[in-house]
Amino acid sequence: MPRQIAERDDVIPALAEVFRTHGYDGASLALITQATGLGKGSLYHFFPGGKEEMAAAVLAQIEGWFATKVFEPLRESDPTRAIPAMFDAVDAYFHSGGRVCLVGVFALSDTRDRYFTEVRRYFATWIETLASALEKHGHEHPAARDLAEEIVGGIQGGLVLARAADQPQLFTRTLTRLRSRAESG
Amino acid sequence: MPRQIAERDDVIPALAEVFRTHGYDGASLALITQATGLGKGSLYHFFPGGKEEMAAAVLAQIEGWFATKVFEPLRESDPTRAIPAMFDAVDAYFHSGGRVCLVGVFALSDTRDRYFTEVRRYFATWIETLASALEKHGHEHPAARDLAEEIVGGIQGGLVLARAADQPQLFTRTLTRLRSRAESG
DNA sequence: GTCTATACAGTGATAGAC
DNA sequence: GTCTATCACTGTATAGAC
Repeated sequence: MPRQIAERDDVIPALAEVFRTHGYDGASLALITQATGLGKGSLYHFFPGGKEEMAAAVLAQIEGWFATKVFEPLRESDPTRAIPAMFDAVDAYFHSGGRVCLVGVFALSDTRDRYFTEVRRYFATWIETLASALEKHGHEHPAARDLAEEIVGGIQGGLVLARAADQPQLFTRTLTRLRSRAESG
Repeated sequence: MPRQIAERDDVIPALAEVFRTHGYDGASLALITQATGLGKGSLYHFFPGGKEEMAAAVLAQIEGWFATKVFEPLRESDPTRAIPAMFDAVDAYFHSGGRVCLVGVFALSDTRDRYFTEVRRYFATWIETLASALEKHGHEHPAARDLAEEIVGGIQGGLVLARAADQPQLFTRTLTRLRSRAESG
């Protein structure tokens, strides 16, 4: 049986881009149909729950990406390699400051309440996983958790500043600073 | 002549709260009339430009607050007193992590484009003013600017994390860390 | 599965009485 | 200055043809 031309997962990147750029409320179905190239009929066929289900699917995809590309390597690999690899992955994911964090966008508005479980888990997992890796890398126990919070928070703040000034290199600079701070264990 | 019961400036805090909580697109006139206690007639009397002018007035109010309470003290006072005072003011302003930064919220979505001048200036002024104060306080020239970026970005990131986890103390912890980093000049 | 047509609640905004 | 009534429009969502 021939593979369908459009699968549900194929439209998720376009959906993510719309939610990232316009936020949940700003992401109108008009923008979504335009970005995905699908009519409302097709969209509601894939996502019977409408916009709410679309955003949930995007969050699940993001969680899966970070689980595979960031969290698992941090847990399993040698932290001396895994921690720099995390910064590389993050730099690539956020397009070196040219793209913001959808979970961060959702976190700041009342959209957080609609996806509270997912939003909280995203940051909590990131911080906890990174803290463990930093500890294995030689940082002291309470300080490692604090440093992990500083790094994850610093990444979010760097994205805010980079987009506010429309200067992606502000994010790159932030990453460099945080990277060296993680090294000095 | 008796002072009017409702002045334009009196409704700005309520407006700010709505935009902060729901974002620009999520801040409907229904929410705004509810939060301000004013009908649409009164709102459009004060803000003929509608929502766009309301948000602009809020941004102007915020800019004024920071100019008076943060930027000017940083420029004029002894940095040894002004820098800790900045952290105190920021802690109070953001309700110790219980309130997010409206300019940060706007920066992350396409609302930034509508208020690009104001958004960019807010962070640029903050970073530049803080960098000068840090230099006067003993930090080296290029490092002071870098540290100022780290502090302002760290504050924004701390607000994101605190709201994502619904744990304001995450912001307080961030402030403490940044505070001590500014001291070690 | 994808489209067009449509329902209908909610949007920002305006007009006019008081 | 504040209200109510109302505007034109866009919002999400649904129904049904193909």
